[in-house]
Amino acid sequence: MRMSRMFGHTLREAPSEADTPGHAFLIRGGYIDQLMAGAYTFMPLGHRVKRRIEQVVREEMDAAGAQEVTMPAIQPAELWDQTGRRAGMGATLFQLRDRRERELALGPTHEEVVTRLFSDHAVSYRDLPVTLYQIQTKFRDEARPRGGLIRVREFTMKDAYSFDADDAGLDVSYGAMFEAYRRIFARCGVPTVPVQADSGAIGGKGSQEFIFLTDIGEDTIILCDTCTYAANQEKAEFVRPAAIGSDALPIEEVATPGTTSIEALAAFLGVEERQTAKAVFFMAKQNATGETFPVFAVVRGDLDVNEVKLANALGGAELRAMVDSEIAAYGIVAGYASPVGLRDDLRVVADLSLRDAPNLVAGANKAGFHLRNVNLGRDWQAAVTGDIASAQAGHGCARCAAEGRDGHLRAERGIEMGHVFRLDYTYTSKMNVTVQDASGGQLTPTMGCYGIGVGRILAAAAEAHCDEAGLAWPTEVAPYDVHLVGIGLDRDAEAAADADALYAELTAAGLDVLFDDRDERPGVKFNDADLLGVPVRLTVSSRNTKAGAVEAKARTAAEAESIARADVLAHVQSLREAGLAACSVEAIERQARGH
RNA sequence: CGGGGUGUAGCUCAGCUUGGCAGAGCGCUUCGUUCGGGACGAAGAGGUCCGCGGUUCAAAUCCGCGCACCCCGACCA
Repeated sequence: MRMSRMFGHTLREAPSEADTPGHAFLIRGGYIDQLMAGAYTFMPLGHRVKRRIEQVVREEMDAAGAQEVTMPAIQPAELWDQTGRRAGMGATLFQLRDRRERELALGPTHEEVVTRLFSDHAVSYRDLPVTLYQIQTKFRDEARPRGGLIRVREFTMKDAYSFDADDAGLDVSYGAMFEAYRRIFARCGVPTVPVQADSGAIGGKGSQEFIFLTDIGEDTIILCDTCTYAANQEKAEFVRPAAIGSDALPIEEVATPGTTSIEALAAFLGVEERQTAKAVFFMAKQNATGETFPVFAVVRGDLDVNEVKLANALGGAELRAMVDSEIAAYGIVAGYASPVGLRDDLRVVADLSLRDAPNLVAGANKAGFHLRNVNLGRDWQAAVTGDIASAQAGHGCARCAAEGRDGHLRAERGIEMGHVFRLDYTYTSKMNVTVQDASGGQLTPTMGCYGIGVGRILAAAAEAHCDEAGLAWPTEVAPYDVHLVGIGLDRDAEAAADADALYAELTAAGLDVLFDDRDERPGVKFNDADLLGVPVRLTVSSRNTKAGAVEAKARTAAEAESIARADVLAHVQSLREAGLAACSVEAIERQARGH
C-alpha cells in the first residue's frame, strides 16, 4: 500500500471523545471513526487489523475442530419467545417489524438460531459431537455504550456452540474451546486471565471469562495472591472475616441519633463494623414467573451486598433498588432499617456472614434508634440464607482455606474478552431438541457456547501495546508487517528506485508493506510510523542507498540499525520471528496476572 | 433511567458573563525556500455557531422546547 493513496489522515491532537491512550491513538492514526454512540467504522487500517484478528480466531477454531457457518443476523422474534428470552433480554434486544408486520429481532447472540439449526439437521447420536461457529455482526441496544470499542451496540463477535451427547463429551468440547481461547488471546498479544464467572441471563451451569486486566476495565476481578484462584466479583467466593463470638444476650434498644451509615453507627457505639448488620432493599422480578416482590437483604456490616449473587440466591431475578415511596410503603425506615419485626410480604435474604455472628447491632426501624444483641434465628428469620456478599481485597481465599493454606484476595479491574459457558440442557430442553441414541431411544444433547469480541481484542491490543508516541501492534494483528519509509525520494532517483525495488521484494516475499512514498519531511514520516505502530520500520534514503544499506528498527526497539541491502529480507524475517515468539502462550500468560 | 458536562471550520478550542463584521492554532490547497524526528514565508479555500421557536432594531451570545455526544451511576449474555 502506498501511503500517498491511503484514505484518512493522521491527527496531531487526540479528539476529545477519547479517554484512554489506546483509543486516542486508534482515532489519531485513522484506524476507527465513530458514527454514533456505540457504532464505529473500521477505516482501512482498522479493518486490516480486524481481519487479521478474525484470521487468528478462524485458524484456532478450525484447528480445534469447529466448523464455520453464517447464521442470519435478522431473526423471527417468536424464536426468542420459545426460550423466554424476548422478555428476558428486555430493551437490549433490537426489535423491528417487516412489511407484513411480522416481528423480528436483530441477533444479539445465536443460541436460539443455532439450536434450531442443529435440530433441523442432526438426527442421530452419530452426528455428535459437533461445534459450529461464526464470525458475525451482533446487535445489542446497550443502555450506555462507552469506552470506545469496549461497549458498543453493533460489534463483530465470534460465537461458537457445541453439542454433545453427555457431560463427559461437553467437558471435551469445552476444554478444546478453552485451549483455543488461550492461543487466540496470546497470538493477538492480549494477556488474559481465565476467571470463574456468573452465567447471567444466558443460563447454564458454570462459565469462565477471559479477562484483560486493566485499570479502565468495567468489571472487578478477585484474584488470590497465593494460588491461581480468580473470579469475577459477581461470582467470587471468599472466607468471611471471623465474627466476634459470645453467648446470645437479651435484645436492647439504644438511642443512636444521626447514625444512618454503618461507619457512623460503629463509631458512635464503639463497636467494629462486623458487629453490625446492614440492610438493603430491592424490588425483584422473578425471571421464571415474572412475579414482582420486595426483597430485604441483610449482610454483616463489614460487607457489601452483591446484586448478582443476591439475584442468583433468589433463583434468578431482576433487581432494582427500591425508591423512597416503596421503602415507606413497606414500613421501612431508611438508615435505621431492621430485620426484626418486618412485614411478612418482604422476602428476607441473609448472607452467610450472619449465621454465626451473635449479638449484632441492627436498626430499630425507628429514626434515631438501633437494637443491640440482634441474633438471626432468635430475633428474625430469613427466607433464604446464602452467599450474597461481595468478596473484597484482603478477604481470605476460599480455595486456599479448603486446602489448608492462608491465601488472601486482591481486587483488580478488567475487561471481558471472551466467555465460555456450559449451557447444559437449557436450550435443547426448552426447544425440545432430541436425537436418536444408540439403543433406539431419544437423547437430549448438552450444549456449550463460546464468545469472543473481535473489536474488544483490537481495543485491548492497542491498550496493551502503546507508548507515548503511539501504537506498537503485536506481530500477528498488525495492519502491515513492514512500514517502509522513503526519505527524500523526490530528490534522488537512485534511492527512489531502491525503495521501489525493496517494496516489490518484500511484497513478493509475502509481506504486507505500507510504503510511505509521500512528499513529507522525515520528521513527519517517522512520527506517523511511530503513531501507526507497524512492527518493523525500514528506512530508505540517499544516505543509505549510497552505503548499500537500509535502516531497520523494530517498533519496540530503542534504536535503528543499519542492515546491508542484501540482508534486509532475512533481517525482517528474524524481527518477525522475534515478534511471534513474544506472543507465545507462555510469554503472554506470564504477563497476564501482572503485578 | 437518575446525576453532571459539552455542542462554533476536517481536529483542538477561544468568543457567550455585559447582544453589534465569524475567530485562533493545527490540518487542507497553490507558489517559493527548505529537507534524517511533526520546517519557514506568502497567498488562499473552508461555517446550518446542533435544531426549532421566542425576545430584540440586532442573537453564536438572552429565554423556552427538543436533539446529539461524553462522563459517573443504574443496567449489561
